[in-house]
Amino acid sequence: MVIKRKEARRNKIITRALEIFAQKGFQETTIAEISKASGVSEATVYEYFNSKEELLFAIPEEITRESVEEFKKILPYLKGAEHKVRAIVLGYMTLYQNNPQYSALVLLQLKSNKKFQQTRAYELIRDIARLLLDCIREGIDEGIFKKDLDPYLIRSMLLGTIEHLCIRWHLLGVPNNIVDYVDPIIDLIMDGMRVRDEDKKLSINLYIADGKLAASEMNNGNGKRVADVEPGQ
Amino acid sequence: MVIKRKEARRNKIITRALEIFAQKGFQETTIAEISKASGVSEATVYEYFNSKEELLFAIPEEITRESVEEFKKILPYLKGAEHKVRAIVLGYMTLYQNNPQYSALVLLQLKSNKKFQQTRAYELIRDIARLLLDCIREGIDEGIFKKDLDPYLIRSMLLGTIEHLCIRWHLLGVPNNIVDYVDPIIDLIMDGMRVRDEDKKLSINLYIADGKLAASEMNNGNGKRVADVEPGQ
Amino acid sequence: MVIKRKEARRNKIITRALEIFAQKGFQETTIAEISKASGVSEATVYEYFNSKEELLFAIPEEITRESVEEFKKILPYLKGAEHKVRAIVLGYMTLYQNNPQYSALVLLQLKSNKKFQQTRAYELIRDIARLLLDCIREGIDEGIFKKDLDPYLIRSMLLGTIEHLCIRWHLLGVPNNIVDYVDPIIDLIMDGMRVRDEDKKLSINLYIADGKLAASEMNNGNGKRVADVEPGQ
Amino acid sequence: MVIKRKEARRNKIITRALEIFAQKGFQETTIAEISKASGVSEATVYEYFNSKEELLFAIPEEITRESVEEFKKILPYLKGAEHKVRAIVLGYMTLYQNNPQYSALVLLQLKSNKKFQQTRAYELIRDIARLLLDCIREGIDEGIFKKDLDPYLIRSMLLGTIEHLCIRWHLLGVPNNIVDYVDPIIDLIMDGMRVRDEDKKLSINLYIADGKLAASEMNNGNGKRVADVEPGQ
DNA sequence: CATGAATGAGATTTCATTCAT
DNA sequence: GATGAATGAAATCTCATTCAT
Repeated sequence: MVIKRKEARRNKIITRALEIFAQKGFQETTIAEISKASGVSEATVYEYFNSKEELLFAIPEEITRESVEEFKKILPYLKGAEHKVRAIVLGYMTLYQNNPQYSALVLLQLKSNKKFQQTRAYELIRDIARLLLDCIREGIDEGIFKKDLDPYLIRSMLLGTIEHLCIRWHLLGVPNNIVDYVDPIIDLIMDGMRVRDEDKKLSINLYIADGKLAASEMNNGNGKRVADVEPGQ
Repeated sequence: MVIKRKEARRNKIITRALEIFAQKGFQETTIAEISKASGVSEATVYEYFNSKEELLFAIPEEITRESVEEFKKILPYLKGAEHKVRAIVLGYMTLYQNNPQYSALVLLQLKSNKKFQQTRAYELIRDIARLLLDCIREGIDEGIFKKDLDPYLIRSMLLGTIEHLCIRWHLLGVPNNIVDYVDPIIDLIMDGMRVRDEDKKLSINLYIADGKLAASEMNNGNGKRVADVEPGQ
Repeated sequence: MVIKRKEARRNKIITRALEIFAQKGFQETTIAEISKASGVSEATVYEYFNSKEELLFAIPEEITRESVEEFKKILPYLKGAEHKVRAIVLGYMTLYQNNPQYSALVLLQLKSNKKFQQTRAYELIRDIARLLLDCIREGIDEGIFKKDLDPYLIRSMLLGTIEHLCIRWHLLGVPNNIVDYVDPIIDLIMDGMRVRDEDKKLSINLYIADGKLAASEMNNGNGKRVADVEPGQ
Repeated sequence: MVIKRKEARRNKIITRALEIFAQKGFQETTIAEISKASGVSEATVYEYFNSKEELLFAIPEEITRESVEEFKKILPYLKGAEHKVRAIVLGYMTLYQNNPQYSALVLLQLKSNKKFQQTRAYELIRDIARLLLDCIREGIDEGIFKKDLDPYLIRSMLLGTIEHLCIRWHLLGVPNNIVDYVDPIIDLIMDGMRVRDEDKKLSINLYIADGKLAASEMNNGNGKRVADVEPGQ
């Protein structure tokens, strides 16, 4: 019961701190402000966290941990690297979109902080990134993804895209629904942007001409003989 | 002459400030430090810049402006959206890699600063992003890129990837040469990661069998008749 | 039994507090530190002592009291002011040397604290000083020490010397055995304090008596022939 | 001129700080108090001194330095170790008595502070102590003081006595004139230290010469008539 | 122009101490 | 009787910024 009260208080402080840090930034936020918003004294904040920075770093822990756990629960149910990658991307974006203060804090305040790299919360975030990397590798090993891909690059592309979109959303307000981009991202990463030949309206007619088997390509409306077909060996 | 001296002083301050801000971050850097490194008094720093933040925002201007100008000079010489996109990506990454302090400052200190959005330097960075967007649109219009692509998304993917790689480089030290990634990024964005059918070792034999034109797929060593070929219409 | 437990706890706190205060000084020591070292809660420390300062003042009481009692037991067995003075000096220095934390606390933390003057522990220390003063006076009254000595000054010389040596020991590490100095101190001071023969009101009359040159000492009013004088060689 | 202003300000701060530290002690004194008393802002105090402790340690420097210089000027004019020792003791006590705040600070706040040992001011104080030690040694070497004296002990006795008296004066109010004790101290210590006549190889011969009773002192091997002896009354 | 000097304005942090359980 | 938890109350120290010279 008493433990619950401490826990509740800690959570309250973390919640309020998240709100304020996300809105005003770390430096512009004072402990006085957080303590007042949390209904405790400044000294009490320091009972729970040894420093303002420790408080900052403690904030993303719980949400991130839950997210990692969820990922780990879900992944086994998914078959195929492609589905798994998509699931992680979807999960990531959902996490960011559903917890805007969390994502603002992580992307705008924490990611660029060197000390954050030595944090448990960062370790958890790295766990997710590692899961994603594993899925990419799995796809390569399974022959689903191209053999010569650099899995780190793929991961950077996925995470970079997600983060870029999310930061734009926070700073510019657009797009307002980043989760909508999951499929476009996945599709594009999987298939590329370039229009391919087979995507063109293409048909080949095979016919006997000049006593030979010939193929003509019908494109842009006008057919022309493109090849004589020799029997294969 | 006197103007030159002022200009030189201003540049000195900007140069030193870039070095120190990039290394220690904005908050951890003091005007005293910058003034000492620049060989001027603190008050003199305030002669040139009205506030510490104004100084911060003034730093990336010149480099960014030069970069934009270069892009604008080069692009007309390039034919084809694909080449142009590649050129901008390459230029971006080269800019970041060749000016590590600049990129550390922009990516770690400035991008997450809301006030930075109202800055001339930001406007210049946005110019580059706009060039990239235009090229992507051009490719779509030209039929080189898929019609249903969201050009903003493509741009976010490209920029997000570049920035993610660059931030990893600054914070983790790897990869140590991000420009190497230009072609892998472009190739992947253009073509996708998934292994396609046509990439498989596939050959089709056309032959006359049973008095009909038939096609057999040679795959994995064993041929089997897969279709009878009817004359097209 | 319960009383014993309380007593034991109190002693534990005092012991630990002595150690820490002596090592780090009063201001640098926190109640949290003492309570942890004592295995009790901070609040419990306040059950036994009303304030940090009260705890500080309580520490030297017991040791000092025991020391006073010992002095009082021993002194009656000693005959002669000189022996008594020496005994007290020896006792003092032994007390300080055998209880280094105690002496560090008393000499470095307490002696310069004005409030300490109103303390029972100080009262006890003053008791010892008074014993020493009494012995000095006794010596003067007995005619062992010079009549015109200021007994306070003598005491200050003895105590000042002891404390100076002890403080040097604590701060500089030398001398490492202050008790060795008891006799040098006593000898030197006594040589200065002690009534010498030539200082006594002494006059020698030389005269011819019985046909011999004789000398008579006039002392205490009554002359008596003390020697016949032979021509020297 | 500007230098003078800075110097004056520094002195003002030091003077006020001395007053307040001496009266209330280091811990009980706040920078706010000192700055107000000095007529400057708190920040200005920190312009001159990097920390409260640095200010504390800076206070005794000047007075002590002047005192050392004075000692060094005076000593050469004095002949004989005894006079020199007396001069230093007198100088010491005069310094302490004429600068009560200084002596209160040094004796009650600084002497027991370990960090003070690494201070320039402490170095100066040590200089004086060294001068005293040198004089004592000189006396021993000259045969004025006993050969087997430990000069360090003598010095500790002198300094310990002075300090004890001075501390008593500060804490108890008595004696109110410590300089009065210079001669008693010197006399007493000297009586203990001094090589005495009876310690010298001395014999007095009484004999009849010229029809009178005469005394000759045999010293250093050569006798000479020193007095005619008249019959006493 | 340049700057030495001064400071306003807080912010973080620390602890001794209290009190309800 | 013991303590976990909370906090009141400062105090030190830091800097961006200003201004007179």
